[in-house]
Formats: sequence, C-alpha cells, structure tokens
Amino acid sequence: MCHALSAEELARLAAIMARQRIEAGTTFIEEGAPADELFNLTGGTVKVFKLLADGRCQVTGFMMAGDFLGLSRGGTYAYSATAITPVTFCRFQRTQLRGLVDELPKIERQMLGLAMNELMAAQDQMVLLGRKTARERIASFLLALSARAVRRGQPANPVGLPMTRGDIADYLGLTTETVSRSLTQLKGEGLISLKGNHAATILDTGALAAIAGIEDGDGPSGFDHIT
Amino acid sequence: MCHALSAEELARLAAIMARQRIEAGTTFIEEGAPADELFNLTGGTVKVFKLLADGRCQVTGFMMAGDFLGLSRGGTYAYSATAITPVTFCRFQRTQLRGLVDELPKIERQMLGLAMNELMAAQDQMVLLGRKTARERIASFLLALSARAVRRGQPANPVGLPMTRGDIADYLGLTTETVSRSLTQLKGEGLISLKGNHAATILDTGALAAIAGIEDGDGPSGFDHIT
DNA sequence: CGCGCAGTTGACGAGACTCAAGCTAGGTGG
DNA sequence: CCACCTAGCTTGAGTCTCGTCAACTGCGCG
Repeated sequence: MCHALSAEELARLAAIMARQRIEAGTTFIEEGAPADELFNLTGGTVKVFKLLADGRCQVTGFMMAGDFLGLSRGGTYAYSATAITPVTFCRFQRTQLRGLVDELPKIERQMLGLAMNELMAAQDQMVLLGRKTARERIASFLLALSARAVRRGQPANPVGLPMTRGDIADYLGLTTETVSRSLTQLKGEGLISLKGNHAATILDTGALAAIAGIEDGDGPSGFDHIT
Repeated sequence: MCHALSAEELARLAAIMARQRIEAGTTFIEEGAPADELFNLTGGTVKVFKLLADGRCQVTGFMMAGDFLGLSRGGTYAYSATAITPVTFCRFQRTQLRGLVDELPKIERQMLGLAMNELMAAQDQMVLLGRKTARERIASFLLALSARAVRRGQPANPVGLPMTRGDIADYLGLTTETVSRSLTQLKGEGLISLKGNHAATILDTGALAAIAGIEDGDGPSGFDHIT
C-alpha cells in the first residue's frame, strides 16, 4: 500500500491490539450488537453478511488477510461476520484506536483507501446483483476470486472456494441449486473444472470473462486516493 | 457533520474550486474517462450508474447536495454520472485537492466519514438487490427517500421522485414495467398515493416498513467514525 | 391541437426458485 | 482399514415471479 506505516507507528498500534485465533464457524461480529471492537484479519476467510427478519441472508463480502472489519452505525455493528475457515486477526478497542488516530493521521489515510476499495467492490457487486444472470454471476465470481489471489501473490489457478455453495448463493443473490447448476454447466462447456467441492480451475479465462461482462475480476485493483 | 472545517480551511478549499451549474440530462462523469476532477454537489439530483457492454444499466445511487463524486480507479472514473434535474456543484482539480489534503487532515476525516456512509448504504442496497422482492424493493426505496428528506430537514411527505420510472428500475434491479406495477399495487392497497409522475405520499409508514423489512429507510443515519 | 415521451396495463414466456430425491465426500468410530 | 454417517452437493420436476413484447393512455410542450 502506498502510505505504509513506519515501524514506530506500527509499534504504537501493536500496543493496543490483541492477536487471536478462532475456529471455522465462529460468528465473532453480530449485526446490532454493541460495536466496541475493530478487527484486522491476518489469516483465513470470513463471510460478512446481513439478515432479513425472515432469515434471508445476503453475504456482502468474503474478507481475507489485511481486510478491516467492524463498521458500525449508532454504536452497533452494521453486519455480522462468521469465520468460514480457521481465522486469525488483530483485535482493537474502538476507543483506543480513536485516540491513536488523532495522533497518526496516516492511519486515517489508510482506512480511507480501504474504504474506497470496498466501495468500488460494492458498486461492482450492485451491478452483478441488479443486472447479471446466474451464469454471469458465477463467471464474475470465479474471475474475481482468481484475480484477488493473483493480487495476493498467489497463482491464478486453482481458485480456492473455502465457502459452501450456500454461502456463494447468498453472496450472488441466488440459491444453492442455481449455483450448483451454473457451475456444472460451465464445467460441461469446458470453461472450468472442479476439484472436490472447494476448488475450481479456470480453463478458458477469455470465454469466462466474455460471459462475466469483461470487468475481469474485481477490476484492476486499487483506487487513486481521494474519492 | 461532526468534524466541520473552519472558515480558514473552507477559504483554502474555495481557492481551488469552481462553481458550476448544468442542466438536466447532462452526463458530466463518464466511466472510463480520465479522472481529473472531483465534484461536490450543492444542489439538484444526480444518478450515478455503471453500464454493461450490452447496455444493461445499474444505478448505484442518487446523489444530492453535500455528496462527493469522482471515485476513480487506475486514473479513470469508476462510474458515470448524469444530472436528472438542473444541478449545481463545486469542481476541484484532483491534483490540487491532493496537495491540500496533505496540509489539512480534517478533509481526509470528512471524506472517510462520507465513504463509510456510502459503504453502509451500498451494503443495504446489496441486501435489497440480492434478496428482496419487487414489492419490497419499492417499499424500501420510498422509505429511504423519505428518510433522506427528513435528514435534510425536509418534510417526510410528499416524497419527491425526480427520476423516471426507468431510473428507479435501474436502481432497484427491476424493469420500468415492474416498478410501475408495484407502485400501482401499493397505491391500490392504500399504502401510498401518487401525485403526478414525480411525487408520492406515504400513507401508512408502518405497513410499508413491514413490507420493506423494517430497516426503515437508509438506516438511522451516520456511522461512528473509524471503520 | 397534435406530437412525443413517459407511464400504465395486459398477455405471455423464460429464468430462477421451491420442493423433493439421490449422491458424494470427508470425517468418525468400530 | 473400512464401513458408516451426515452435511453438503447435485439433479430433476413443477411453479412463480418478474421480464419481454405490445398496445394504449395521458401529460407536457411546441
């Protein structure tokens, strides 16, 4: 990231944080609960989601190492978060971080960058949810996961799918059955192959991108600082 | 807003900005164009949208006075923006604002606040697009507009609808016809009344909120500073 | 007065959801 | 080491909501 913190600044951060590890399946943020803490993921994958009164679920994102969690509104968390693999994170008291931020504006700049990137991802997701077909959603999803892996210095293939089909469905605004059918269809066309339930290989990136709508993955990557 | 700028700071901002007025229908930001400028709306309503290759459109938001525009990625705008009423705004050169931000961290804090609020709105919209029925989307939309009006010190009713049915459809992930049918249906049930094509009155807020899923409008309002 | 666009209404069809069986894989215990 | 067990996945059949296509209405403006 372009405005990295200095060693001294990192040390100050370290002073107020606690490292922790939780197992898969643990819900460590609940929408509506008092928002006292912030989390910075260091490993594993987390699903962030919101529920409607009747239980319908929308996953708003899958978070990985480096992502921040704990967005709040009116003193309570704006969403729930559940580990879908074993997860490690740093935990901060909101009040402590607030004081630190006053002294280290750089933190604010970093957070602004993270927020902007999330906002752009959210807008891409709105296009997906509002206007794409099931097939297009699945293609976009696979490409986005692959692109994210590359950005993290991992190979583009195979694409890890730590979440269940149900989680994918709740992320893409579909049902488990439709996710399964679409994956099977893409496999049948030779565009992807599936390795067990939690990995896929993209065999024809071009064709998949054409289906997805050509915004190849999450998009190029970072935002340009300031709005 | 909680961290307002001082008069001196506002004056410094004023030095690098230009006020402007554009008429309805003008597209003043185009997705993919070089992102040299930032915009701060002072009046009117703007639709922000993204297009797919085949012309499908997703409106990601309707912006009003006080909102910032100009999010970019890789040096180009991440979305398009079109005035749906006559619009006034302040225009900044990105390069100039960047220099100013280095001197006035408060600006960054304000932008972080705006970004966070937009992010929360985007997450609510993802729930709407991914999991709500047409009827629920329309109910949510009307309540959100009404709540936003109240937040701006305007009456809750009637709700102004400056955009066309097509714009509403592109915002809610529906078609013009479905928007029209849903509005007619709610009117038939006595929950709302329609005044011409560009205003609605909410007659039964409770019933509408029950349909919408009870996150009454945009939600309480502001975020709590820091993630 | 009439043209034109926005909106409404209707008939029909398609894509995704629901409900219901089977199937697989990974983990457990014998 | 293997058989079982169960959650998760796949597949199928039928349904329904919403999209598509088309006609009509009504308002605003020249």
